[in-house]
Amino acid sequence: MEHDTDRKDSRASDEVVRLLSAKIQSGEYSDGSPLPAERSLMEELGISRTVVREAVQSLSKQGLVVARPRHRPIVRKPGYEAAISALESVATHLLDNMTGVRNLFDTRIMIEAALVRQAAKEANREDIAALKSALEANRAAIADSDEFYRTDNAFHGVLYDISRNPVLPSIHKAYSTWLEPQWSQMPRLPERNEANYEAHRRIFDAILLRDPDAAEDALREHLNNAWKQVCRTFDEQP
Amino acid sequence: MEHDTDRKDSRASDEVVRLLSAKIQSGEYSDGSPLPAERSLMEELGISRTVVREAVQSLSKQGLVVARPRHRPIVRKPGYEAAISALESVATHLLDNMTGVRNLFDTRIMIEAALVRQAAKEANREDIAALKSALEANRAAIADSDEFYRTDNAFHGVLYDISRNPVLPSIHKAYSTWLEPQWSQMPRLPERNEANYEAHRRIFDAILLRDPDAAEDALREHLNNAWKQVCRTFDEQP
DNA sequence: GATTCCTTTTGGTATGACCAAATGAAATCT
DNA sequence: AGATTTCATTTGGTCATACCAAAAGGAATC
Repeated sequence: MEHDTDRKDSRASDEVVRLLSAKIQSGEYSDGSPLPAERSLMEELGISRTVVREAVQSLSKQGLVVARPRHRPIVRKPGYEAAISALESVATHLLDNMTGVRNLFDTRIMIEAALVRQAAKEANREDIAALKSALEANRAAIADSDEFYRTDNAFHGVLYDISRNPVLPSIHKAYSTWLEPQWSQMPRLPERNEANYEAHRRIFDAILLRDPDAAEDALREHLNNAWKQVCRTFDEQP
Repeated sequence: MEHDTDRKDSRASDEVVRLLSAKIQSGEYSDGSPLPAERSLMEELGISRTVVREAVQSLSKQGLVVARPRHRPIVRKPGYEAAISALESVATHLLDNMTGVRNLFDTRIMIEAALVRQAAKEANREDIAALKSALEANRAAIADSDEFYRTDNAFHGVLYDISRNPVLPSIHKAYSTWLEPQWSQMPRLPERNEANYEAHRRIFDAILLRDPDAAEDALREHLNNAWKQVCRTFDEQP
């Protein structure tokens, strides 16, 4: 008879990973500074370089360190952004087809719809001020498509910030990063900028009027239009 | 003068990763079957075992293969669940304190609120039927707390399924997995089950009545209550 | 003070070896 | 014959060593 699952399995690197990530969180390895040299760790921990390298690679995939090819791994405290970066490699596979992108974009619509509803119901003066400021920056950049892209993104970012949940800004960054390839191939037309700015203004107005339904509608129309533009760019039927 | 970014950086394993993931996606390495032995790949590709192992580890972290410690890596086609599993290690770090859990739980409330709104607006007969069936299973399990937990989770899962966006069920699984530790330590009382079932019923009724606002309210109250229970369990002020 | 040049350090890769667990086939038992 | 045990082989995990090219750091130079 077999003992169904042998939980004795273990990789030596796992323990090293745990040890190192503990030292990172405790601040013993301060954020931004390089990890000790592989040979040092090897000696210090009494293990082979193989295991050290394996552990470092794990940490890298977990986003706890950034490991540029021939450089020392740089420590990066675990944050929600680190979590997102851990997803990057997988996301690449899921976004190589249009339906994958669409699925991700749909979640974005859903989340931002929820965000604007929440903003319409709970935004305080500072939130409104930040939103207004972002909107005006967006307006001022209508003529400059690159700058408009930035301010557009920033405007949406404010919506995520309003939630005051640190997870959400990270998600926004992820959306920006992963959907950027689609956006960057689109033609930048001032008239499009104008339309997008108007959409942002409608969203802002609805939030100002404390009207969640109107805010959600405006947001959905805005993002659906954006999706149509993407489809047109890639010759796909909307 | 520097050439800003030297794009010459590369790890030999990266190319191997690309090659192998291509063979996986093309089906040359069929789903569920083991990857060739390291020594085979080494010879076949004319590289050292070091690089092969490094590549395999990358594939593993990307969720393209599942590599149990002393077994052959098993090919697994990339899905959204693979993406979630990539987050697991980082999530652990973020969930070791109560605020981390709360932040995650808040996103859950937000997403499920959006889901029930959507369900109230767009659910079709089959969705309603699935929801009703899940609700009845939940009701039948009020006396059995373990079974109730399962059916409770399943009921919420249906909400994610209704979106018909394959990303969301994966997110549900992630929530279930990551928040399970909190739940499992809570006392299981039939009276609590009863109350939770009633909450589910209210949500269902609101969806049936096509009333997004009522559905959202019911959902929020339900999850906020759940959170209070968690807080009480862990002696934290709500 | 900035630049160039050189030495050392360090990460990336290749080899070869050994062990314990996993695998698969042969031998054995029922 | 079919299931079980036994044993030889394969294979992943780890270690040790070596070499190279790039990075890092410091010394000599402009």
